[in-house]
Amino acid sequence: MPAQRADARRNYERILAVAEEEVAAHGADASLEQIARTAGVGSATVRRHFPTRSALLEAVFRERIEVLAARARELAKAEDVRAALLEWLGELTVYSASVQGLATALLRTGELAPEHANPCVNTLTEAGGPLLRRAERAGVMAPGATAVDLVTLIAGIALATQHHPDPATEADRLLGLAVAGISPRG
Amino acid sequence: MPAQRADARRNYERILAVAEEEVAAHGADASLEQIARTAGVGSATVRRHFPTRSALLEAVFRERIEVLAARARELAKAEDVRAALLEWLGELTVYSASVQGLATALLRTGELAPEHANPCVNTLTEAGGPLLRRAERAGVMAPGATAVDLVTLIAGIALATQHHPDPATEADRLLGLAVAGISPRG
DNA sequence: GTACGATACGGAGGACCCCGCCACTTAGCA
DNA sequence: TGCTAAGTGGCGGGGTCCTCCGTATCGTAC
Repeated sequence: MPAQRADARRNYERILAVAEEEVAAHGADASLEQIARTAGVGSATVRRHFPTRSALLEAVFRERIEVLAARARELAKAEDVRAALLEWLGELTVYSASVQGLATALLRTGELAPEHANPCVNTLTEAGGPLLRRAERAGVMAPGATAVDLVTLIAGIALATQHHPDPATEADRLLGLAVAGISPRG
Repeated sequence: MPAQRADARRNYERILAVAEEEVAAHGADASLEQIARTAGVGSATVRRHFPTRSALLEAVFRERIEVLAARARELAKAEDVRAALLEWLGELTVYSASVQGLATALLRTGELAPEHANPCVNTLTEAGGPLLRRAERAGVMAPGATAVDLVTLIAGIALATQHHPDPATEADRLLGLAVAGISPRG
């Protein structure tokens, strides 16, 4: 007894596939209408499978987020604690800055669902948590910074550099600044 | 021989005044149509005075930007170099985070005019430059960070926190992180 | 005081988008 | 094979942005 009919599932997949291309091309505010058209379904069907734009973005980036989360878990075992932390933050930054719309998706934190926030952010912070705590214990990270803080900061950097000719490089440079500290001595 | 007709100037003022309220209420993507309606002019007139959305935002925030620039010039004379720097960055952050649309305006750097960029950013960076260079010379700021970098970073933080319940506080906290450094020892 | 020309205006219309509704199709069970 | 509910898609309403063009108005020259 499938909770979902076969054709529904098929449409879901089609829409998601098209949405990936469309978002890659036009960023977070790609046209849902256009996605429906390309997928060969009615616009209502898109809305049925993805009630909000955030829901769609979230689904689109799910896999990529998983990759980053897996990377965090892997790096949590690395020998050089600080290097591992920086590596992860760097990858997160480059990813967010180069993939159109990802940063926006990361920040569209449950505006309407105050509770369980954004699953993307959740996945990321849960996976990154241990990595960060380890760094904090080792004294190579500023205390008081949560995973959410870092993800937010990085998403902000990505957003701020998205109109730059070379977003990834620029974002990474700004991250470097924030990592080293703008004015560290205090 | 006025370069501009009196009624045109009047309309300009009206539109700008309405735009200020509208942007304050709805952020950077306030409806131009709505602004025109409230101002009692045709939508074409709005577009005539402000060819692009960026142009309108720029005009809306001009005065506030001036205030921040003046503050930078003032702080450049302060005794405690580092405190002055941090004070300015903090004010810039709180401003950007609390005034709807300001951060967006700051980042909408001349997407179509590659040359003279965004006048807002220009004003800000020119005014902030001396302050930063002084800090750099005094060794209380990371070398290699330009004024544009800092403005970009701060605008990014503001964007990232704009959906937070208390944007200004949150933004300031994140700025603190970036100032102290996420992982300063290197 | 009037007539004229440049300047500025605003509404109409096209293209697009999001959204909700509702009659219709179709998959999957009996 | 037939039935039923899940699933679909198109249509209409409301909104936005943007452009074009006939018209009203300002400022001036007479």
